[in-house]
Amino acid sequence: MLSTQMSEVRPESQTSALHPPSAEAGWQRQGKLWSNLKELCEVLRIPATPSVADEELLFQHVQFKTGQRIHTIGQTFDTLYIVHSGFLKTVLIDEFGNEQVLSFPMKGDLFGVDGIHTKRYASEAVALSNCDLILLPFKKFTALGRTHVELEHAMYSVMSRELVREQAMVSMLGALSAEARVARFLVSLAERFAEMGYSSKLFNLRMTRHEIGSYLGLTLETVSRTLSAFNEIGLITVDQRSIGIKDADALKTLRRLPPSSSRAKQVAAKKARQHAQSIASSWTQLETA
Amino acid sequence: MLSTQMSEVRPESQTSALHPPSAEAGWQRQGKLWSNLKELCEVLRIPATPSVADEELLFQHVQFKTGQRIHTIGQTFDTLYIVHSGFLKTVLIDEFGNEQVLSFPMKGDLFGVDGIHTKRYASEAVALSNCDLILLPFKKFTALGRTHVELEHAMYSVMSRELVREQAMVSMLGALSAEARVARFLVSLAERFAEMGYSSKLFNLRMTRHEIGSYLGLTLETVSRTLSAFNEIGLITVDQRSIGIKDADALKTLRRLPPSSSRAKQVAAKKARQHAQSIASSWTQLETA
DNA sequence: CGGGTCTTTGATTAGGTTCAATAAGAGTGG
DNA sequence: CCACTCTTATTGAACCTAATCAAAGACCCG
Repeated sequence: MLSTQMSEVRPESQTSALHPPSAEAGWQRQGKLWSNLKELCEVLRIPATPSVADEELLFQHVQFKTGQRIHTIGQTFDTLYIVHSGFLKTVLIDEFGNEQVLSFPMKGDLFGVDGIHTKRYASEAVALSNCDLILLPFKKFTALGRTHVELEHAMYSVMSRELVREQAMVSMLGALSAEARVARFLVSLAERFAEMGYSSKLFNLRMTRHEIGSYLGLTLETVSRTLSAFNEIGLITVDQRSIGIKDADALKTLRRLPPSSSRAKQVAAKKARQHAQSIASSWTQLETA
Repeated sequence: MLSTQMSEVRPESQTSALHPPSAEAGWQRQGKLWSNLKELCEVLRIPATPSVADEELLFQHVQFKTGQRIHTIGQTFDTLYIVHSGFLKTVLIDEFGNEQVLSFPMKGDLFGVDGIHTKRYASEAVALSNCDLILLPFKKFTALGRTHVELEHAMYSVMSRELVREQAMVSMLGALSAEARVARFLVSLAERFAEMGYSSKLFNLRMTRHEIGSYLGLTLETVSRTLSAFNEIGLITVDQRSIGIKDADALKTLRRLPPSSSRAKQVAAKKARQHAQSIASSWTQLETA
């Protein structure tokens, strides 16, 4: 059985590269320190035009360990972050300390954008696994748009992408049932894993049920129950944080839990009610008899 | 009583306030046709630096009448819109035609940003009243950042602002009760009206209960009931679309409906239940007697 | 091992949805 | 100007989904 905390073959999780996928072993110690513009474009999935072959322009990396905070709410903003590897969460903290998860940035994602407007970060970012981030000072970011005009559009595009993502989120929270939210969450995770070259059929969640629930506007119990229900009807397999996707199509289109497990519950509930009624009615019948 | 459709003293709604429709006809013709950069900055609430006193650079206006669509989902993106006057909604349409309201742009708001990423609008914008919009072709937008470097930051800032707003929305949908959502919606509307120079204490909603509900992730019935409840306990006055704010502070901090009306409901419900039970128990008593 | 965190599952309840009926406007056309 | 229709708003009642409260099991780390 895989370890729960950071399974799969994550580069940072081993020193000797015994395991297949990426040979980026010994991450912690020999983490990449600088990227050039071409690499930056690559990780952001931006088409790199010829002129970006600018070997002079370098971007610093920085490593964070699981649990470390990258930035806090209210902290002075001056740099954007791009995830090179690892998993994070961004959260809002309400007046009385409750976390509201906003996103789970992973490879290729940009975060920190919410700091531009007020010059202070509006959210907090925390590493859910060991992470390798590329620092992109905002000054450098804007300068980039000016000096490499083909990139300017890309800058705006990346920000627009974030906005569209938030819109989709709002739409989901506003309109979908708990089951549909969890289903879509799994699907989108699977897609992200696929993009990153991992299996989209079998992966480990990096976040707790509580964090998922917060992200989806649900309680951790509802998340847990929903996963169990999906498991029962064969859409997925669940074992703690290890998730196996069995029927991606069904998950994609699911709006409310079809039959089966939910039906069973309903039936059970109905039976219970009928049972109670039958007792009552037996009385009334006795009474009226 | 105020007219429902576009109350308050809206500049465009009067040439001669005789006939509502023909007055609009007047409005159409005398709408402002061009703004310079300084005016643009003003409406966007961006500090206008000296160098923007560029009288050559002009931005076209365009008028839309109530109900008209500004852009559709999938339509090729090439221009951003800034609201000079009027009220709109932006919506997402799901696989089976249900609208999900994303925002209610009004004076000073920028929309269309979601089109940058894919080169197609991700949402649809509809005029809820007669509107005067400033067209901001995306090319011009980016050029602006290059030629007026002090403005570049403003460009990013405005986009960041949109993102922060969406985040707040997600947070609200994920964490707050129906009452709290409606309360905050009213407060934020009031603040917007104040910014625009209207009364923040008495205003008319430009959107239907259905649209509000969609925006807040609630049904129209819940919105209506909640407004009625706020009215009952004296937080607001409601008459159709006319809203009077009586206790803004209470609305701001409200998390769940305190006592009073909700208590009354609970009591009523409890009574009903007890009534039913008393019938049942009378039977059982008869039975057991 | 033992304490702490995370997860699962059950029982109950509350908040919101759904269904339904009524009322109030706004717009249309005779 | 009034009847007619269509949309929007209000309100009630029943139902249902997801939250809450609670308890036990799994796993993790020192």
